[in-house]
Amino acid sequence: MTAHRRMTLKDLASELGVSTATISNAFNRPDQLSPLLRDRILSEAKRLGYNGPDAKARSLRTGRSSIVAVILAESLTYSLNDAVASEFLSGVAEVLDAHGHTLLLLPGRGHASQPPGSANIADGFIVYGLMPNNKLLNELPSQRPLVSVDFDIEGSPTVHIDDQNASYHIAQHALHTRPKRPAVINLRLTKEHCNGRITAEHTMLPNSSTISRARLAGFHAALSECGYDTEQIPLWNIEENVFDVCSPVIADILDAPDGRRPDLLLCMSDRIALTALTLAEQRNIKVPEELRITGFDGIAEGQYRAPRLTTVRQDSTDKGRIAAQMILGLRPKEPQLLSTELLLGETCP
Amino acid sequence: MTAHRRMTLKDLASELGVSTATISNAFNRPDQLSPLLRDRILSEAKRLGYNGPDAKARSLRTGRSSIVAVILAESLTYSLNDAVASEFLSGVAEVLDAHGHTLLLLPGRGHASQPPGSANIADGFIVYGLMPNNKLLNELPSQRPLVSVDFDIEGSPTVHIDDQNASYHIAQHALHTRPKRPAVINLRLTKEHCNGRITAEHTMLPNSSTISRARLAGFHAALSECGYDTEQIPLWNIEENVFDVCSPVIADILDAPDGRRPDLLLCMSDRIALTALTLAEQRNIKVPEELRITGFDGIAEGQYRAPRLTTVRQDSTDKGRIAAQMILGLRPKEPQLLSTELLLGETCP
DNA sequence: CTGAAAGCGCTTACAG
DNA sequence: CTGAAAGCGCTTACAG
Repeated sequence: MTAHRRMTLKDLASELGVSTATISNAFNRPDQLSPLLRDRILSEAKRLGYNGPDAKARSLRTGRSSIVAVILAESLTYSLNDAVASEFLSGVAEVLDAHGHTLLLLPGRGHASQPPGSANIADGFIVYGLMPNNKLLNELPSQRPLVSVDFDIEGSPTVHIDDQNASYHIAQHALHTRPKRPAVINLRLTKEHCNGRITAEHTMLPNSSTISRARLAGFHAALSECGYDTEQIPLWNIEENVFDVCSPVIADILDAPDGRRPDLLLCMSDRIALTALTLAEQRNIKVPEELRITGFDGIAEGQYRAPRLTTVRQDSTDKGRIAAQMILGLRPKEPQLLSTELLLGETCP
Repeated sequence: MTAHRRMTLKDLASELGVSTATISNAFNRPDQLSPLLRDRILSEAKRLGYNGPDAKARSLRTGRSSIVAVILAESLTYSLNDAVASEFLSGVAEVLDAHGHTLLLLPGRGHASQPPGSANIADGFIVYGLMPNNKLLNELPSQRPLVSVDFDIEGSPTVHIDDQNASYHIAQHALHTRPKRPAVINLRLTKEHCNGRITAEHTMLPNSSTISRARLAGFHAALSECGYDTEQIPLWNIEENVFDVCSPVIADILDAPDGRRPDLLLCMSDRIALTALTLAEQRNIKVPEELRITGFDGIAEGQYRAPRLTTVRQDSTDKGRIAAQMILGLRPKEPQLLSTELLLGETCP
């Protein structure tokens, strides 16, 4: 046994004078050999520093890796710092963990020019909120199970919430006080990069495929129903759901001259809403008296503060659990539509 | 070509009438064949649905997988929802991503009885804040690079902050107003499960190995220096760094009879401090007039609210970056001690 | 209950 | 620039 090379199953077999099949069985199929022999093999393995069959070889041989990949819409850096994506991942992780699988994280829009070749090691793929027609999707192994979340991939099961309906209901609630100047702050709604007011110059992303379009449709439905002319409602766009990106856009909105500042902000995420709230507090704008704010998501940060955010709670953790269960075959691969809950906080009572 | 089987490199080779080596070279070593032939191979591959060499086989052959595993102290579910761990992971991800590697997440204390066999597929391991002597560590392939973060593994490089020094400084700051009844809320300091006041019955975790001990030592040093008898300072313990676990412990502390309630809480994490702040607000306890609160970590949630948390900022993202760089060999494997910054917010001016 | 043998899909010296 | 061949470390029918 050279000190340099890692010990293999074969080494161990010849060391113990048994066949490689027996060693393999000792690790993988306890019923295929006597307990006595198995114990001897396992203890000798430990003594000699053999840590069990190599995962690379095993996965080549069996075709399975016990790894499930999640492909995230954004960079890993963004996703890991976003409460909603993190919750989703934690739901996925919970199920994988309980079933002996591990989680491989793949960025949807990475620095790398091409998807890492290591991606196709996974037994299955969960695609989270990716823009449709993403190049990456074409490169996924077509034989492997695939579940999409928050958007549709043809031929794959999907986990969704009813974004339009949920948005409709929170807008309807917010409009019951008849605000004079409602406004909508969207999350990545335009095809062009736009961090600010949306104008006639901009084209919107395709209707069917994005949660932003669905949420806006819900807002518009409620606005129309309450007698507002949706054409007149100003729309802003935020490119990335983080404080530093939201902040200048919202500062612009709040710094509008008196009497032109919106008195209701329908925000497409809690992050946007919380940024609005923070900036309003800095300006001594009274919430909700002078400015009502609604969010979307129901993240903890919005509920454990005063005033509490009025928002729609979606159970991202459960979304993750369901997607993972589908991938592992623990649940039929049928489209799922999760329910949401209106949370009435103090920012828009 | 049967429709059932995934196409292999060999299939493609015979389809095109070239050797397997040439196909492999077309994907991996462009300089080994003519551009013309390479283009033909790549376009035929796309046409026939061959997505490039199989990762399992490639990793077996080369011994590398382009996967780096992070082993987390807690369950994946906890870690993904914790701001500090998420930031750390995002730093790791940023570097891996930029260098064509992907991130495999492994739970330190999972539901599964044993570490998933898939773990040893990784090219290297980053171990984050694990308790020492964890069984898992012994099962890691000893040949692979290993970096530990926030604790020491013999023989491996480490990334650290100077917890004791940072704690000393924030406590020193907090004590300048001479509080009458300072108290410390620790994070997982006792060997026994303890969610509440620490008494003589409890044994503390070994000194050298945990950041909690180091932080407490810093607090004690400052307290002694300011003339407090550290024996008299009450200690509480929190088992898990989440609102729902902190909340009852802190409610107990705040509901102490008048004149016995602490007027300074030195908290070992921002999560604990923010929970204390929320509960104090609910009880109309004035912060900082009646109660001063300090945190540790410097998470965004504590800085984007009013009042801002007084805390120590550590750059978890950078910790992650450095650990990843070491694993990838982009940086010498020397122990790193990152600096911290005292953030003076309004909770303890 | 145990062993000999095939083969998972690649990459890589090496010879031409 | 191209091809034939070995072998990475396993698992699994299959025969005994």
